[in-house]
Amino acid sequence: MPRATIGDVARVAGVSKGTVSLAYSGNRPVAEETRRRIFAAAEDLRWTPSQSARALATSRTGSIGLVLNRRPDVIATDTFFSRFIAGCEAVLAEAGMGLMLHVVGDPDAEAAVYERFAAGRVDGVILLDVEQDDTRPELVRDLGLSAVVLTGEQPRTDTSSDLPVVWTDDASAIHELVDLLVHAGHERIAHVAGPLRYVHAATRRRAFEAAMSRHGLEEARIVEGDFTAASGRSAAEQLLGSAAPCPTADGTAPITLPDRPTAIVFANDVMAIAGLSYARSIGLRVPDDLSITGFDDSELSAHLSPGLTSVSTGAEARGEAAARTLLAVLTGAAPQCVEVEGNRVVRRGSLAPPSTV
Amino acid sequence: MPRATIGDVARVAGVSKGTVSLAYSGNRPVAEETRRRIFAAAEDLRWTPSQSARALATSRTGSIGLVLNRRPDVIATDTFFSRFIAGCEAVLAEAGMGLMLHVVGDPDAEAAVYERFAAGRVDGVILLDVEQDDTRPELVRDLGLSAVVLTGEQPRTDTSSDLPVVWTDDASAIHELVDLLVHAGHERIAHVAGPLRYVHAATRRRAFEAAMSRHGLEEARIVEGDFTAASGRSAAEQLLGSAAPCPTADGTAPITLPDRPTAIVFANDVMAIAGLSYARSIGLRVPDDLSITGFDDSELSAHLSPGLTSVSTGAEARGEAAARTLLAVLTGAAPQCVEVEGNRVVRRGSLAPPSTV
DNA sequence: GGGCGCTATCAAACCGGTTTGCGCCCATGG
DNA sequence: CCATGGGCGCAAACCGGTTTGATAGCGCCC
Repeated sequence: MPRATIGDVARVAGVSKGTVSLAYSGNRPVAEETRRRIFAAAEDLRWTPSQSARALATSRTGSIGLVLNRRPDVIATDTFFSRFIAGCEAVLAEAGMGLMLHVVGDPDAEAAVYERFAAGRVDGVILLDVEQDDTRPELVRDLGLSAVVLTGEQPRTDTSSDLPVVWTDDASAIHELVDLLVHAGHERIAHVAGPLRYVHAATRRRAFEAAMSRHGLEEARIVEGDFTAASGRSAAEQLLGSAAPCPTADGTAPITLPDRPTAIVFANDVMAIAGLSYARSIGLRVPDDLSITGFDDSELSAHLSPGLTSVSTGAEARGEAAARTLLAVLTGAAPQCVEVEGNRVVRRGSLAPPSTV
Repeated sequence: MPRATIGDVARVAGVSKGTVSLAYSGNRPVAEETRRRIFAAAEDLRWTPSQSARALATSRTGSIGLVLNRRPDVIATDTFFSRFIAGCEAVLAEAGMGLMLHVVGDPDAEAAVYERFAAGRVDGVILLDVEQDDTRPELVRDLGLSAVVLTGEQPRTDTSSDLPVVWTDDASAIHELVDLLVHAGHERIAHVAGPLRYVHAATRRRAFEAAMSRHGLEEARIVEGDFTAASGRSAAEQLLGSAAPCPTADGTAPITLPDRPTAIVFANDVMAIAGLSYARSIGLRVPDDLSITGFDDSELSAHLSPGLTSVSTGAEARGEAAARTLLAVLTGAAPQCVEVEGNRVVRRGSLAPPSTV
């Protein structure tokens, strides 16, 4: 038996289609007695309005779109996305909206997805991983899609794009990490950044350099990673050398190379964990010989030994804020920039004063 | 300027709406010359058919639904989901379909999502994490949704549900792991399972017991975890005791308790990594004093030291297979059960013969 | 009692596609 | 020369809702 339609409900309740619609939307008053009859009929027939029909009539699809343009294994290991999506979902579900997700492999594919989104599939989109000279804001504007952008710094007011922005202050978190390290006595601190084409990665990198020079430490060593464990490990290899001059088989500390960093600030937890593991494998003790920090504060980081010092980014909160902002725009509110105060440094055992050799 | 409609295209091309539609669908032949005019007009107007209108007319929404009923932090750390979704997406995108994702917190919320799915939002759904006496197959059938189920064992033919199933042979992978451990000389092997309400977790647990008894090792110790790092750590605590009787500060091996397991088979990588970390923190050497295996083979596992022995589950392949099967059902094919041969044991340094004390 | 305003409802148009019965036109064959 | 048939395209119905101008019914007041 096919699904009941609004016509069936109207017939059973003895009213017209229009009245049923009004009873549900409340756009015009309906007599209490009539409303009861309609609801009863709808319940009897197990009727729920068809989203397809409603979408056509209202030209609102009732869902928003999200495109993830990263390699699947990065999405899988980086814990940001899942938590961000969960945050979005919590808000969207409350509003009766759906989330349409696409995972793509390259920018062209991503553009194609927005084209399809604009053809009556979603009402708006959330833009993640903004790059330098990103063409997507322009694209979605041309397509008539509402959008909200996620960034890691306060948007400049002179920016050409007038899209609403949800941002966190990533730079401060980096400053805090560097401060912690410097106060603990570190001087040779290295940074393993994310792909620098991402604005947020570049922001953190700049923040790292600024923090270092603020402490009079100019010789900041920076390696660009790509958020994978593999790149975290190879970055560590570059920074630490391929083997300790003197393995710790006998329990003594390895000789400290003059230019070997005593601390590394990684751009995410996965790279940090892989880097930590590598450091140990060449005989370095963490944190005695090398302090390590991550970024994202994945659930795993708290349960390592030593625990990984990281930055809790409030991914859920950012997802919620992004969804909320987008919903507001969809209901006609003016675009706004909202800050999410989600970043919080979590200090754990992986950060300690350097051992004095 | 609002989006062009099929009527605009028809007018510009000098034909009727119907002919435009036919030219695109190919459901009836259209003269070559006419077709060219239509396509040219469509291109001029940058017209793309509205999915909303098409959905109403064809009663096909062009998207499928996926509900994740797990805690956000578990989804975030467990790498299965992202890779599974990426696999789905690859197939769906090719077919011009979308994926509607929902993350929910409890079974009631999940049921509500399926109700909404059935109201013209998706054409079919993929069911993950099947539980004992799961009510979802029945629910989606009642709602008239097409569905495909993902499992970790061959479906019994006497099962009441006639839904198509995409399955992998998880039990064999567990048998292989246990075989590896036994051949390496282990006898006291423990298992940290996933939540046993999940059919796949129960399957693996049974497989573990069967493998042990096949080797004449009856005293299988099993702890139930919940896939989080926290539970992996506390499971390790239960199995290994809270501290090594003799710390390795002087480099000697800790005294082996008579009943301490020499190997632990974890149900996923995150728990394994947390467990490994705990073991080390109480002075046990991995793999010398304790061998450890995981499940899922996350990208991180390959880049630890020692590398984590795990089971590569072919999550992408399973996603692809699930999407493909669902698409087939949607186009009218008979429900089928397909096996995905994705499980492959990846041996790394965390598995070795027990040290003879 | 007639005019007025208000409320509750109806009927019809509309959203933008798909589907199908029908008719036109031209070529072909008897 | 006329009947037949096939290739093309048109017009209209339809999908299941929403929206709105019109109307019926009612009470109220002057």
